[in-house]
Amino acid sequence: MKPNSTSYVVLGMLHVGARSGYEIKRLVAISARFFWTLSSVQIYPELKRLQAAGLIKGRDQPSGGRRRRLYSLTPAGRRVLREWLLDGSEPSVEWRDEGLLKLFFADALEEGDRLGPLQSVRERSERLAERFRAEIVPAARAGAEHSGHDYPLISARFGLGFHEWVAEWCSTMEREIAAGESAAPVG
Amino acid sequence: MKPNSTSYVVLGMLHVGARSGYEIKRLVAISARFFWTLSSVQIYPELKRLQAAGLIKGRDQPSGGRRRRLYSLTPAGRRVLREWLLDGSEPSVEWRDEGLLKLFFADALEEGDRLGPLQSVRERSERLAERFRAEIVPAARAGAEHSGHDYPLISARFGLGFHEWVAEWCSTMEREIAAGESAAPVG
DNA sequence: GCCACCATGTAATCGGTTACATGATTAA
DNA sequence: TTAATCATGTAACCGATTACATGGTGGC
Repeated sequence: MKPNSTSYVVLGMLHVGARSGYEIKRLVAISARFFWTLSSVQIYPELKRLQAAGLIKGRDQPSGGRRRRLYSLTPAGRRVLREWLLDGSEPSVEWRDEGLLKLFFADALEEGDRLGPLQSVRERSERLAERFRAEIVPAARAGAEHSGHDYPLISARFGLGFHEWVAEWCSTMEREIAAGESAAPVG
Repeated sequence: MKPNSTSYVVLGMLHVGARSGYEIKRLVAISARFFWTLSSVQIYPELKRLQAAGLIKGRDQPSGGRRRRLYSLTPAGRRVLREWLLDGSEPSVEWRDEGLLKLFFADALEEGDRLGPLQSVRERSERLAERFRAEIVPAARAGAEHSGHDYPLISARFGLGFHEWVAEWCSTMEREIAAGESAAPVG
């Protein structure tokens, strides 16, 4: 079995405290969604593959009449996770952002509309920064306190800082453009 | 024909000055790669679909014995591009970043290795910021001067600023963690 | 003569999403 | 009793990548 990124997300989330497929899905959705996504359709088969490869072990543990299967890392799984974390290979990035795409093409608009894409990128980041402040960072801080894991919180702070930076950058650029611009760009 | 994101990238790149599939591929690769990717396998069939829908028109124009097909936007294509740029719908974002994923899971490493993911995120952004400074921003500036389009340059400045911000943020965080941390996070 | 670049494609595969199915538990 | 949440899945599809094919041009 050749692990892919999905495998590592699942191993990592089990390390961070998730136990079932459902909890993995939930954790990804609330804490890693801004730099990774995963749907349940990927998670459950992946759990089976990882178990077959001996990287995790699962046991059925229904809660009430509700079926449930809890997994935990094996020593081999923990080793594979660490090796991946340390491997020197260039980490993959895929960033597909329709907002930035619209910004790139904004020249196609008439003068009065041209600031629209920039504003909508700013507004989106303002909304997201607010969500980080209100939900994601506090949740990560609570998690850090009760689990001793620092890096999910650090990632959440990264997300907050990133969106604050974007909103700020867009504001500055809106002012610069409104100020008559088209003259001297960049520094 | 129902246009998707790929359609708009193609329309937009034709607006920005690309004429052939090859030039679209090249433009995306050099100037939009940090927030969008596209391979030739997607481009050529898309050009045919857009032509069938009347949004672009193409003519064969071989250069020497080398076959080539040049496209340009029709009025309908220009209109569809503008409508998309103005539509109020939430722009899609997909950010999948193995570097940030490793940062998120860094607690799984032993103490001595734990800063690795953070450093590698910083180093990657340092390298990319350098590429923006040396190649991408200057190319965008040259393009802006000769075409009158401002927003590809603005996007490039966004990319530069973003990677500078990431590198700076990581440095700060590395210092904070090295300084004994684990105490009081965030502000 | 070889390599880099221009230029367009086919075939096979894969990773991921959408839509849907099923059924139990808990709180309003 | 209804909705939200817990919990796990199947089937169909689609967008995108990988690998490869083909062939011309221009510079070293």
